[in-house]
Amino acid sequence: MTTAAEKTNARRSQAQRRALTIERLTDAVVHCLVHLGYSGTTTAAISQQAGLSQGAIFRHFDSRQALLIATMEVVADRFIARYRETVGSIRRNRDDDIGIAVLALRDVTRSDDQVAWFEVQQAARTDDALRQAFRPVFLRNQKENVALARELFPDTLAALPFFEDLVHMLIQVFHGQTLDAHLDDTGQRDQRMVQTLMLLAASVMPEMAAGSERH
Amino acid sequence: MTTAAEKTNARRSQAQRRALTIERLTDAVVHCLVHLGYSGTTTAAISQQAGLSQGAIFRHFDSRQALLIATMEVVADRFIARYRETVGSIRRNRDDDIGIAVLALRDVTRSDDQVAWFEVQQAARTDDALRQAFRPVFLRNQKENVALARELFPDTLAALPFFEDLVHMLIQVFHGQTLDAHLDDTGQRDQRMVQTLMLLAASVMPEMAAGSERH
DNA sequence: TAAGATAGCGAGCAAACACTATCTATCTGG
DNA sequence: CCAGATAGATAGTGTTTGCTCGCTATCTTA
Repeated sequence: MTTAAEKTNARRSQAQRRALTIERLTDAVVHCLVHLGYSGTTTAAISQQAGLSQGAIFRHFDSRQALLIATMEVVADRFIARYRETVGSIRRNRDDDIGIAVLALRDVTRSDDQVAWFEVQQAARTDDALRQAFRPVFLRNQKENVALARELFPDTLAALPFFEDLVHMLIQVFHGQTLDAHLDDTGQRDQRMVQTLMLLAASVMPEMAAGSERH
Repeated sequence: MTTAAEKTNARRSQAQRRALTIERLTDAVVHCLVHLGYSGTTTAAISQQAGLSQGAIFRHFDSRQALLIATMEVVADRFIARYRETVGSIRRNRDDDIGIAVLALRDVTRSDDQVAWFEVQQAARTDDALRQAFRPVFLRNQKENVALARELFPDTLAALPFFEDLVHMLIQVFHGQTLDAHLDDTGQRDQRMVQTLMLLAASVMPEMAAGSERH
């Protein structure tokens, strides 16, 4: 019937029931955003995916938009956790390898959470109320992205004055690549993209450091 | 009432009436995609923007999706024209200035046509029928983007083996920047972005550094 | 264990959706 | 100038939208 978690709600405290249901709903929202897109993420689709009735949604959230924003907050929280994880495993394996850092950032950008995130961000461009509610979550995430990157990338790169912009551009490229990949199936564009990026970063880093001091 | 072109349809041949109406509709679609987003681009919004009845849409197009795809084809055609124009004016003013080339590509990426284009591309990710219809238009446009860039950028850069990927990444960055700008209003990120890009390009191609550093 | 609070269901609401049927006005070809 | 074709408006169609409401089941508190 539904693919949602089959955890039963029987014999639970109210607080547990509530938390579990909200978790089911936010998970369902991410799933719908990834597989059906923003306009396909209807209350019907969400509730079906969560294995709940449509009415259940409005017991916990005032509106569909409130559920979307709440989901984005959960997603933003998960980003941090996954970031810490990624940074840890990289630091343990190799040190100061820019290639691994780039790949890690790409993988994070490709996760369901990030895809769902971009769907909402795009919708927020033309939906005033959504944009207003999404902005604080967005700005927080942006800061955390940079903070992660500072840990992830070698200090020589992270020290550059425009490092922050560089990080945002990297994420933008990966997002764009995720979008393009659905329409352009001329294989390996993906791998070439990463190679090109690494080539760029590696061969350019010292010169950029030198060049930036002049500004 | 509506902001559409006020050209009257009176005293026109059927062919002229038809062409004019279709033009009004496609223009209205672009306007709606830019200002209302994909899910806001309904038949009601389109027809109102075009100053026509909803029924008029279906006299010329089998479905809403068919109108969207037809609009994307018109938009793709306009891209070429604008490209040629841009290339011409640049070649006339200054030669081989990588900074101006980057700025030109950014401006094109920011046009209403491109914003509308990205709205459809995003929707196509999760709408199978739309994706199938959009793919050929998308691939054609991708080729033309690269072709333009080959004329726009200095030959030394265009000759690089990964130049094509570089162009796509540039466009992806500009698109991402357009999206982010709506939520992040910490000014000048935009200008810094371009400066950083030019710095990057300059170091990738040392022989051009002298030309671009003058800015 | 009784009484109130909370969770969840499912029928149903008005509005909005893409699309169609019917009608009039205009244009076209003979 | 007149019959057939086309353009566009009007008023619908059934379906889907986000959301409400009344109901039952379960949990909490005393």
